[in-house]
Amino acid sequence: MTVLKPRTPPPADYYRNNFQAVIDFIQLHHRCALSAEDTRWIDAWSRCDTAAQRLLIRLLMRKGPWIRADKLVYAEIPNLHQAVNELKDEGLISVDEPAPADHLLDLFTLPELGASFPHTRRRFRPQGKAAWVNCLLSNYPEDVLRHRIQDHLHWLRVAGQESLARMQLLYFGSPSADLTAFVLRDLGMIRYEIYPVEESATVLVAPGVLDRYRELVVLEKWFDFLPVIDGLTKSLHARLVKPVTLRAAERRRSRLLNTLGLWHERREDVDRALACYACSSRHPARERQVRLLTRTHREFEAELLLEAMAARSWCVEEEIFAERFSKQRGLKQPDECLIRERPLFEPGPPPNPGAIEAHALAELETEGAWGLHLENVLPLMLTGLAFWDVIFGPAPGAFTHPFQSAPHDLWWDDFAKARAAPLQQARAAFASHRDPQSIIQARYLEKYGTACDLVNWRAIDPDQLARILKVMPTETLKRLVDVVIQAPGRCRTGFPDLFVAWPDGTCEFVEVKGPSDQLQPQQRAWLKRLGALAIPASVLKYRRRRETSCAT
DNA sequence: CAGCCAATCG
DNA sequence: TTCACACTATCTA
DNA sequence: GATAGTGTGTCTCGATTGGCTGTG
Ligand SMILES: [Mn+2]
Ligand SMILES: [Mn+2]
Repeated sequence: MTVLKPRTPPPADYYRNNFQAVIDFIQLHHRCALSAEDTRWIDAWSRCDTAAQRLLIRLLMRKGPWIRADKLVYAEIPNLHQAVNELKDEGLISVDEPAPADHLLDLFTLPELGASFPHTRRRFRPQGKAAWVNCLLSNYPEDVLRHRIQDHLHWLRVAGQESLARMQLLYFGSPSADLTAFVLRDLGMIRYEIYPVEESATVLVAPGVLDRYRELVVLEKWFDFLPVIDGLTKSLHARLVKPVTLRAAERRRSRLLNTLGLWHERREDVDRALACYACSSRHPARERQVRLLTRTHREFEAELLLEAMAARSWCVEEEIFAERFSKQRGLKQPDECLIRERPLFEPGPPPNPGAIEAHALAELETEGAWGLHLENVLPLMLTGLAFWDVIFGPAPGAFTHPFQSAPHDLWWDDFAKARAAPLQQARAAFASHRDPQSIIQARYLEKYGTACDLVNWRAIDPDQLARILKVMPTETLKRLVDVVIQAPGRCRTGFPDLFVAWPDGTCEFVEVKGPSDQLQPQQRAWLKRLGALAIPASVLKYRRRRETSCAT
């Protein structure tokens, strides 16, 4: 594997080879997902010689698509002109292709504009770049402007940005990952776990799925224009109604449907909102439907949905909502755990995030406790370290490329089912281990820094972890990680703010609430879960008080 | 000239 | 970039 | 207390550069 140093040139073919590896992988596993245009593009790439390929990948890594021809400075390309011509002959770039004039004008610097358009400068004296572009656009027809621009600079357009985006989506399985993953790994900025990549893995199956996924990624941008483009909701809805088989794409589709539904709600268009939510497979679609149906006196339909939510919930928020909404509405709902109240005297902590938790911690510390404000970080890290080998162990479709910080299905509901046997074994082993703290401790030191979605290394340092493990009862540790590993996606959020250890050897988890804050559904779910596990958990609620006396 | 931001690179 | 969490405003019981 | 709407921090990999903008 290549080792890179920051600011020192990589091997001449480094970027090219990275890209070639992606292409090779896709041709091996995803040939049928590619469009005819993708295939043509890859064929053209393959026909180019190394120097041209080096240039093309450099251009593709830039933002583009319009690039100044005089801004190509690449040491690894010996004959730039030859490379440009070769790419041009293959149709992989174009030179001076008619482009929107405003994009081309953006390629000029301010002084260059003054020098290139002296007449405009003298006559209109435009101030600032935006004024310059406006001024030129309103005084010249676009093709005239383009000819004038061409007298002063030449520009390239890279073809294949869309194909590259599609290939990256196929390779990484997520729209945010790109070729910089190679660079970050080779620089040592991110250390990835070593795991076997499934050879026959197919992330995307049907040929149309990739196109659909890409469409959904691109579609998101249009939501910004909802207030200004008339009839946009209709075309967005039309592109969102049909479900997708690929889970990541389906998740995205449903998220967009929920956004669109909310937009309709705010415009009081209940029917359209309901139509959006009905197509969505993601929270809070069913909650919104229940609320809207109830509000419009369709209690029967609402009741059906509530039953479905209670029977097969999508997430814990749904569980809690179904539970609390069904009961006598308007009445005070039962609490999940002990709630302690404390006075908060003026002026109190500042409204900064984390201030109220720090205040609570300070109070508890004066009473002899030791604690940390860690929230979800703690149970997730403990679980990640306790079951590291299962998490990075084989499972169908879990690992498809070497840049993963978790199996693809870590947060999906069938995580446990997909690796049932090894998980059962690991759970039994951990549950019966005489000294499970030592496993966690050793794993922390062994894997420190290795990318893992469950483990935020910076949040807990070795000394803090050692102290946590020392004061946390073994049974608490065992029960905690056992419940998380069986459904990581349902345990990801809502864990109480504080881990608190008392001198008598007991410990508890404390959710701190300021005067204007209340429990969220996920937090209720965790408190309930902790209660069921007989792990001490409570809410510490601060109430504002005027008096300067009276401490409980 | 300071401050900021987007682009670029390894 | 999303997401998780908190804060604020307004209403009701 | 319930509900809705809004804000913020935290991830982003970090450093360098060139260019724009506003202030003096
Ligand atoms: Mn919190
Ligand atoms: Mn809290």
